[in-house]
Formats: sequence, structure tokens, C-alpha cells
Amino acid sequence: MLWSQTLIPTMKESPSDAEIPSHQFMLRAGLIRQLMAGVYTYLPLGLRALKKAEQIVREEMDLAGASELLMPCLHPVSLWERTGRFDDFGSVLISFQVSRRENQTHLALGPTHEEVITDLMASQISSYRQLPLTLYQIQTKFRNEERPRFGVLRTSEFIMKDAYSFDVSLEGLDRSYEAMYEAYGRILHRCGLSFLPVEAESGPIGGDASHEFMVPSDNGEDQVLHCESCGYAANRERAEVGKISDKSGPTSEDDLMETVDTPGTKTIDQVCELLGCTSDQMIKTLIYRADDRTIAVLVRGDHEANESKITRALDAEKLTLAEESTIREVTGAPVGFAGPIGIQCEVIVDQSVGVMKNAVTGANQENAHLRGVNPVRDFAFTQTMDLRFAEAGDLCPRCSGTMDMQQCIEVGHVFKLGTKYSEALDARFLDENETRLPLVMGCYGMGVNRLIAASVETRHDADGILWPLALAPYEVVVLPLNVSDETVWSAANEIYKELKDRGVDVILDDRDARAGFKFKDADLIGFPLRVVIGHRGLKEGLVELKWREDQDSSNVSRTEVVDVVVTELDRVRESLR
RNA sequence: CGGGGCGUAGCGCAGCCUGGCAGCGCGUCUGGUUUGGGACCAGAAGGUCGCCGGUUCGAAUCCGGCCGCCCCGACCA
Repeated sequence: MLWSQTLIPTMKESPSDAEIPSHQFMLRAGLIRQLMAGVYTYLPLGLRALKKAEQIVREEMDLAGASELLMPCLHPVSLWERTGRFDDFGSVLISFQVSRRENQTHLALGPTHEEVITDLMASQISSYRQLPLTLYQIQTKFRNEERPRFGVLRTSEFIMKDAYSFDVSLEGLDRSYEAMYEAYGRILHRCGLSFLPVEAESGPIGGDASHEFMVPSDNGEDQVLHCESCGYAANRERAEVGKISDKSGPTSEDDLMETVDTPGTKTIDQVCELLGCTSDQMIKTLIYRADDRTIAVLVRGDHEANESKITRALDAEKLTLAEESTIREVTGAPVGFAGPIGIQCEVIVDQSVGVMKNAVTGANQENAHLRGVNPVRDFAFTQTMDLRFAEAGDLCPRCSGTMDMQQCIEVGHVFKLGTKYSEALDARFLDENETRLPLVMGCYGMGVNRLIAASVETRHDADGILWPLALAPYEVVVLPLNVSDETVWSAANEIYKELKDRGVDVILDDRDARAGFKFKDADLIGFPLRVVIGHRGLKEGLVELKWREDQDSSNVSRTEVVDVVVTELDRVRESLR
């Protein structure tokens, strides 16, 4: 490609809308332009990077035994109603009415494709002999994000690889899941990304196992708890907290419980300030409605209750914070003064609360708290549970180590779905005993443009992007210092053509611009390898080679440069296999 | 959807408080000089000052409403 024949609008300055490096550099390097919040055009260079990521994904999916297909973006809403997800998705699903003759048809733009593919399988699969089967597509998804952000990291329209596996049994699903899990690791490795597979919350999509593939990055939206010593890693939503071994009960040195006046203190912070204590000395009492039950959940004041854990602990379907009227009913006080002592409902206790000494908590009467509260002595409970979000420094649930927490970008998510969708959409097959059974499903998503954004976000320096060879829009830039110098220009042109003939992905910067200007652009865009041709070098029969990630350049004979470049590229490609 | 910020030339910004010719830097175009890390000189083009309404002799500037974008939070197969 000749630079002058394509559109590469680089920018010297960063647009003020962009805050994180990936957004800034993708704009400045001329990869993307914004159309509206959360919606971006991929310019020629951006599209090339995207296509490279797609191709890696495609190769690894095929290698893992999956077959590519292409499903529609346009879905009938009726299909979404059959699985109940029209309501589940709410405003995230983009849906609208269109006129067809005298009728109105209700359509949606696909945010994911479990419904469409399961409906397809319902009509196409009839026998166990057709299974197992894994299908995938690479396609644009639409989600009306409440708040798109971070440039291309979280958008309303994005490209996803989504795969779906269909098996006769849970054992089969395990094998299909394993194959996708392995493929995801290979994809991320080939993209040059460092990553962490972590245990994840499967959420409303259902199913009993799920892992996310996380790329550590300060600007990621997810938090991952990770144990260095045993390798345990889990999304903060999911991460367990190791069992606290402290079994000490109350002692004679413990303070006696007393009531203190705390007028007008609605929050933990206000109580702490008034009583001169810290939030980790407080017991936070949250009143929940779990299906038909009212439950008080006790967590330490500085901890955050994890509603997923609470829901599981109670074996509940639906969990919501109680209404003010319910709180008054069980505590006899307005919101803000709840405590475990004398409360008129069931109480469950986080394990960190079980080992507290001389704690402060609500007195279940207006404008009063209790001081010197000691669990067991002052209020009874049969057991403690893990009910809160894990935090950095918490004990690892698998070994004796402690966990750290890191920000991550989620680039992939794999689920074991089971039969939720096949049952809802009646996708069944006959097994060898002539029994009609629902297909056992798994689904596997990967954000293709997130791969690109995550790469830029984690691989850049002050001057610009540091593309891995596998994702770079062009692997090599040929840069003649002065295109009006006939010998320089013809040498550059020849090298460019020879590289192209040898299958190298190369761009020739044929612009009539000053050297410094072209260097800045090459660094900003971050082509992995740069070949500089100038008259000084040519006089001695030399051209210059420089890797974007290296400090120093090297001089190579004009006659050998093409061979050297091809060999070097092969060497680097091999190391990323 | 709550809180905050911003909207003036392609990009980055000043001007607004205190109403009176719409500016600066970069980029673009023309000519010349330059040519290994975002050159220099001379000239030029480019604007419904986000939109609508109000106040005023006069509004980028003051007032009201709306829209858009960014950030924090809530939300997120």
C-alpha cells in the first residue's frame, strides 16, 4: 500500500474527549473516528488490525473443531419473548417496530445469539449422531449500553466472535468447553496479550460454570482477585474469601454492651465520626427481601455485601433490598439504625463479623447505636458464611496465601449453559435409547475490537502504539527520507515491491514530507519494523532497519535487506506461535 | 438514571466574569527557501460561536429551555 493512496489521518494533539491511552492513540494514529457516543468508524488502518485479530480467532476456532456460520443481526422480538429475555435485557436490547404492508413487525438488533442459534438447532438437529457440534460467527452486536465509555473498549455496537456448542451430555459439554477454553488461551497468546483466565459469575445467562479471560490493565472495568502462590483467580463478583481460622469466643476483657445516642446519623461514616471509631469496627446490618422472606445480613462496616453470594446462601430466586416499611417493621426504627440485637427477622452473618470484638452497630431504635457489641455473647448465630465482596489482602480460598486485586479488561467469556435455551425453544434430539433429550449447550464470546483496544492499552509508549507483529495494520513501513531524490525514491520503491512480492505486509510512506514528520507518524502508528532509505546510506550501499520496540537501529546492505527483513519477520512470527 | 465538566475554524484552545469588528497555535491552500526526528518566510482560504427562545439599540458573552460529548457513580450475556 502506498501511504498517499489511503486515509491515515494522524493527529499531533490528543482530542480532549479521549482520556485513556488506547482511545487517544487509536484516534491519533488514525485507526478510528467517532460517529456518536459508543459508535465508531474503523478507518483503513483500524480495520486492518481488526481483520488480523479476526483471522487469528478464525484459525483457532477452526483448529478447535468449530465451524463458522453467519446469523442475522435482525431478530424477531417474538423469539426473545419465548426465552423470557426480552424482559431480562430491558432497554439494553435495541428494538423497534417496522411497517410491513398493513402490519407492524417488532424487531430487535441482536445483542447475542443464543436464541437464534438454538432455534436453528431445534429444526436442524434430530439425532445424537449429529452431535457434538460447535458453531461460531464473527459479527456486529448491538447493545444499548447505559453508558458507553473508554473509546472502543465499551461501545453500543461492537464486533464479537460468538460460539455455541451442542452436546448430548454434561460430559460432552465439559469436553467442548475445554476445547474453547484452550483455544481462547492460544488466541490471546498469539495476539501478544498477557492474560488471566478467571472464575466468573455466570449471571442471568444461566449455567453452572463460567470463566472470563482478563487482560490486566489499569483502565479495565473489572476487578480480579488473584493469589500469586496457588494461581487462584476470580472476578471480584465471584471471588471467595478464605475461611478465617480464628475461633476465639468472647473473653472477660471484652467491653460491656451499652447504648449510645447517635442523633441524625444515617451513614456508617457519620456514626464513626460521632463515636470516634473506624468503619471496620462497625457491623453493617442490611435488610433484604429474599423471595418471601425478610433477612438481615451482617457484614463489617468497611465491607461490601455481595448479593450473588447472599442469593446463593439463601437459595433464593430473587433478592432485593427491603423497602423502608419492612425495615421499620423488623427494627422498629427508621432506616440507619438496624442491628442484630432484638431484630425481628432471620439473621445471617458474614464470617468477618463473627470474629469482631467490641463492635458498634445499630440499636434498632431511632437515634441510637450499641457499643461494645461482641458476637456470640450478645447475639446468637449458628454459623457464619462468606457473604461479601473479596478485597485485596483477603485470604485465598484455595491455599494459605493472600490475594491481590488488579484491574482488568474482559476480552472473553465462556459459559456452560446446560439446557436453559434448548428447553425454552424445544431444541431436542433422540439419543441411542430413543429418548428425546434437550441439547446440552455452551456459549463462548470474545470481543474482537476489545482485543485491539486491549493491545493498544497495554502496549504503548510516549510516542505511540507498540503493535505486536500479529495485529499490526502493516508489519513493515518503508520510509524514504526524501522522495524527490531520484536514487532514494527508486531504491525505496524497489525494496517496497520486493517485500510485497515476498508476501510481506508492507506500506510505503511515499509522502513528500520531511523526515522527522514521517518518523513521528511511523512511531505513533507503531509499525513493528521500519526500513529507512536515505541518500547517505545508499552511497555506502546501506539502508537502516529499526524495530519499533528497540532503541537502536542497524544498517543492512541494500542488496540483502529484503532477505534480512523476511528472515527477521519469520523469526518473530515463530516465537508467537 | 443521579453527580460533575465541556460545546467558539479539521485538531488543541483563548475570548464570556464586566455585552460593542470573532481571535491564537497547529493543520490546509499558493509561492519561495529548506530536507535524518512534527522546518522557515510571505500570502490566502476556512465560523449559523451546539440549537431554540428571551432581555437589549446591540448577545459568543446575560437569562430560560433543549440537544450533544466526556468523566465519576448506578447498570452491564
